[in-house]
Amino acid sequence: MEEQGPDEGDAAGPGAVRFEPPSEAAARSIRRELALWYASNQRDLPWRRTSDPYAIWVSEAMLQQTRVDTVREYWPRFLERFPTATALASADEEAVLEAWSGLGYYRRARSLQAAARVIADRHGGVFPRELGAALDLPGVGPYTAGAVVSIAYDEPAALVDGNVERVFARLFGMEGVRGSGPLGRACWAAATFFIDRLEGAVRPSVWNQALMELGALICTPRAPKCEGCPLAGSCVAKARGNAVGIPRPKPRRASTEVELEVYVIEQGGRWLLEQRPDGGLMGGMWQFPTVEVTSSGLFPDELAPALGSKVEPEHDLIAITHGITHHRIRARVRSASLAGQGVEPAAWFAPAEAAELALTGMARKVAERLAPTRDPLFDQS
DNA sequence: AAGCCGGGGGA
DNA sequence: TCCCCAGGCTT
Repeated sequence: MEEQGPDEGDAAGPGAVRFEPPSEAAARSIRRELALWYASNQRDLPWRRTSDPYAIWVSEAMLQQTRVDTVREYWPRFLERFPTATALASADEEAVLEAWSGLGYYRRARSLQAAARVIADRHGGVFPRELGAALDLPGVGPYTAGAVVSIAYDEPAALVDGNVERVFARLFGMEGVRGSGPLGRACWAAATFFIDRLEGAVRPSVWNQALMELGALICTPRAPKCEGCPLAGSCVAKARGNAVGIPRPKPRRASTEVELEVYVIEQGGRWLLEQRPDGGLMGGMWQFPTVEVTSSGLFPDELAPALGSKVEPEHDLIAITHGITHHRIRARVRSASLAGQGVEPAAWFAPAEAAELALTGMARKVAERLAPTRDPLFDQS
């Protein structure tokens, strides 16, 4: 447990990206204070009211890089539609994507269904209780495997997400960049240390969720509420007065400016929408015909299928800004008419029908601005 | 190890 | 505006 080669992080003292196990007394105090705090401060989240491993797994898949408040709206609808792993396994992919539309990271939805098929075929329709078997499922990595196995089955499986990383980094004064390998490994060591030493009164399910809850409610990234923290007395970062500076923020990536023209082609109250090619960015999702505007002209690129070039623009409707990952998109939305043939893959949809599709985020924004409806899909905010 | 994948909310 | 969110996969 103590083997630390004389390499990089070796500047021992404060500043090392390394987990130094606390004394047994300190660890006991941390366990007790956190569990006590969680018992009376946890949020009433819908997925905490079920013990169904499938339902818990769905919540974890949705929560990957996605806020609790967003998932709150999607999770019950998804489960109503696909109530079991077996039901999800046999559903149309299109229907799964539609239920996911707006959550982003659409590979999660495809992986979820692929994993459901494995579960139906090889695990009797029940999410595996074994960590290794869980890790073999597509879309299930170290975090999600630990989360489902510990939360649904109360197995002593460790777990580190962005919250837990922040909590441990501050608690033990570990330097390192957010999300980096060295800090991640140190936090996994810390998580494993604690999960292996829980006492009977603290179940793995409670411990792991308490860690994440502390990160979400108290040990927040920008303005941690240290005065309300049950672990303040043990926290190295608080003692040093630099909780906010830990962990070090990830160096920010340059974002690319993208300018698009989005064409609204309407006939008989229907919009012409095109489907993005499979495999690429937002593959299989529907959008208004789109072209990218560059210094050398208008042309479809990987952000847009081919239909846009067969369009005759008419007049401007609205302007939309949209951010996806590291793209900063400004879109000029114009009415247009169809100038050519060969519109595959595209089809006409009434606004209410469009609301039933797996639309891109940009397309949802445009549709919402052009034809506000009472449809639930557009009533979310 | 670094890049890629959506979208949104809080500061 | 920028950062980060109950991450995982590919190169």
